[in-house]
Amino acid sequence: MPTDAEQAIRRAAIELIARQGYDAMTLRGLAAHAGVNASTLYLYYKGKQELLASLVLDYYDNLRETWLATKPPAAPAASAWAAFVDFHVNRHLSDRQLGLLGNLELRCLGGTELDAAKCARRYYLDEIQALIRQGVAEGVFECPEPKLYANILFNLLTHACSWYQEGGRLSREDITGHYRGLTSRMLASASTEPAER
Amino acid sequence: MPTDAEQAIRRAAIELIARQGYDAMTLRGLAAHAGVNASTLYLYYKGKQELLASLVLDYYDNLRETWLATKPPAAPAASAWAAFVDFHVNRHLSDRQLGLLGNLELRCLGGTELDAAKCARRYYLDEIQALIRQGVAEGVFECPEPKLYANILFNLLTHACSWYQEGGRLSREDITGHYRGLTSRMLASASTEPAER
Amino acid sequence: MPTDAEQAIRRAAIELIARQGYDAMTLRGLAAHAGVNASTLYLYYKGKQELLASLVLDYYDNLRETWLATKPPAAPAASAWAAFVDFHVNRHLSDRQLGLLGNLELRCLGGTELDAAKCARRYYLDEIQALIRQGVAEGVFECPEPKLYANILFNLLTHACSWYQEGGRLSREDITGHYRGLTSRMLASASTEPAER
Amino acid sequence: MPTDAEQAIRRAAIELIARQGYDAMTLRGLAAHAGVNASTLYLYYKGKQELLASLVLDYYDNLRETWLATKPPAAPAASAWAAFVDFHVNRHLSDRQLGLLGNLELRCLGGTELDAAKCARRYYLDEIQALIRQGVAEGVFECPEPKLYANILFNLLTHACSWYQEGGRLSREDITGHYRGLTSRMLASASTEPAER
DNA sequence: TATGAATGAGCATTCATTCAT
DNA sequence: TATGAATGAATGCTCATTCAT
Repeated sequence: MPTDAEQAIRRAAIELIARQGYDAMTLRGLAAHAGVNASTLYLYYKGKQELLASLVLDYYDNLRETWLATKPPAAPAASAWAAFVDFHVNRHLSDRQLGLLGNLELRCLGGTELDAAKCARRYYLDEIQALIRQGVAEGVFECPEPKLYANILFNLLTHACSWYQEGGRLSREDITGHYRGLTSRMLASASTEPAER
Repeated sequence: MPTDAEQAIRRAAIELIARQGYDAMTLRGLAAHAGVNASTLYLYYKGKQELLASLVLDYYDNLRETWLATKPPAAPAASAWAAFVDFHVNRHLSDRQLGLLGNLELRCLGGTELDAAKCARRYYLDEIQALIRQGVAEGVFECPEPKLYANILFNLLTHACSWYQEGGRLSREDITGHYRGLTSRMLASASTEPAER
Repeated sequence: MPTDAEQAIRRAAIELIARQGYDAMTLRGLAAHAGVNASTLYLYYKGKQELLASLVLDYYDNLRETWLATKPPAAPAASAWAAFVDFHVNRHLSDRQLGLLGNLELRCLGGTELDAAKCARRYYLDEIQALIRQGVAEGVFECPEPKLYANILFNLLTHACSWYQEGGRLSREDITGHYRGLTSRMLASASTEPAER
Repeated sequence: MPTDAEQAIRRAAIELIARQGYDAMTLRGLAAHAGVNASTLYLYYKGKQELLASLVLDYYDNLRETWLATKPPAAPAASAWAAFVDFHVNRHLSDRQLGLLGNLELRCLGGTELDAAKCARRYYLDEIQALIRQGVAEGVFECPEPKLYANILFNLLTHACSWYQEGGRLSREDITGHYRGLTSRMLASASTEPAER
């Protein structure tokens, strides 16, 4: 159960990093935004890098854990996929900043922390891959390169973070709907009935 | 016709920015990599920002110009699209670093330079949109949100920069083939004959 | 009678200051070494400076008091001097760290605390001077500048702290013997029988 | 041939380090004292440590080189020793600050730089040892532990840095005279004619 | 066209110290 | 008596930028 100060720091960090990028964020700026003194940051993190590492790791770990808890237990591939798209897109529409941070700032990590983050990312991508393989096994998906497609689809579905604006013309249901259709068509096997539009 | 020094600076900048990000690149490091003195950079650019702005702008401008010169003059939408995917993906596989720079470092720009870059980017996206609209007009594509889809497709096709490794298992033809299939299925109207796999 | 905590703090401080110097010692490091919380230090000392002042003062005060208690009551100068050398050297071989602290860190003090420490030091040097003057009065020492020589001899005899290593080739008796001979020859009047070697 | 700025930096550093100690000297303070900007220091030294290392090394290297150039070529031990005392003491009276720095701040070095400094120091001590051994060989000195005595004598003769004040009661000739007598008596063999007073 | 010396502003980080508990 | 959270001031150091040559 993190303290108030730590929560404030994490939220402020996510916001500032998403807005300006990790390198451009200064710890003084972060502290000011979080309403604490700059040296207070060091009570919670060993340094700037560790803060980023912690945020990135949390992003991927929570993503996977929440999906595992959300995923329908024994659904056919097509509806499992639809559930996944809904989950992933909604989550990223709800916290665009964290999505941007988790995907754009990976390269700012190094050493062990980078390895850990890449590992957590891979675990999540493996879940996507599993959905694809399930669909192939069921004959409803066609996919010659499941690992590559998992990567591509993750990128595609995460992209919403980059352009979505709350209160825009499209509702969140509209958007998840588009992504559901888009990706289902991309995966659908030739013999399948055309997916919903 | 840029001088040798300027060419060296631009190539070195693209490489370093793609590798570490604009903020993490130091001008001293850039100068060393380019084999010139740090002060020499100021003979060609007013500052670090202007250098980035110039590179980003070049990226989008050249992309558009080259596409306009490449695009088949009066092709049906489906084959025009295939030509576009081949063009865009191949170009980005040939210079992944520039692709990364042009897409990830936009946020480091500000003011007029950001506007100019966004404008150049928009012009290119408009070309994509035009291809989509042509397909819709011809009845071979189905697309409720051409502007949004242009953005999504651009992101999808540019993503190759992030994972492609020269000499990997997949040839460049394999890769463009996958992207052609993927995006064609995304766009294909329900009544269309299934696209190639 | 100082508490356990205070004793632990003082011993840890002597060790760390001797090893790294007063300026390089951090209060956090000291607290960790003493097994207490950093804030606890402030229960015993007003600040870092006061801790040092207290240690330095103790060093000189104890030195003088112990010497006064040790010094043979009515001995001829030559044997009084030998007793002093034995006392001073042995004491510094027994606690090299305190000797280093008391002599090297004087300059880190300031104001009243510096004055007090210099005063305590002077009192001890006066004892040395008294021994020299006694020898001169007895005709066994020759010394044109007793105050200066007292200073020089103090430095000479304290120097053992800098190089002595427990368990080395020379025993503590060897070392005090060398210093006894050394200094006796330095002080001996020309007419005196050659001192022991 | 060092630039003006570098000379100013070195002199200012010697003064400040001698006065306050290496750890207590701030680079901002040093820069101000040298009349340059703080970042200018980094044009000449990689960091604070390297500056100290350079000064300490210079101290020992110059000491040895100058002594080798000064030392009378084929003198009997007694007069060679007198020449050495004159050289060493005079040099340290001329630049007390450098002497303090070179002897008190060794412990602030670490790693390779510490090793190099200790090595340079040893070379100088070896010269002292050689003088002692020469005297022993000639029968005019008596010294059971030449290496230890070299160390003790170095410390004794360097100590002048700590107390000498220009314009004091004692002239520099007085002082070197005292040290010459003191150390000669320390070394003189029992059979030798009493040294000058 | 090119550079080396110099700098001012700013960075991440550390530290002695305080205070409510 | 003892502590953990918090801070303000300062530190070593880096960087984009300037300018005389």
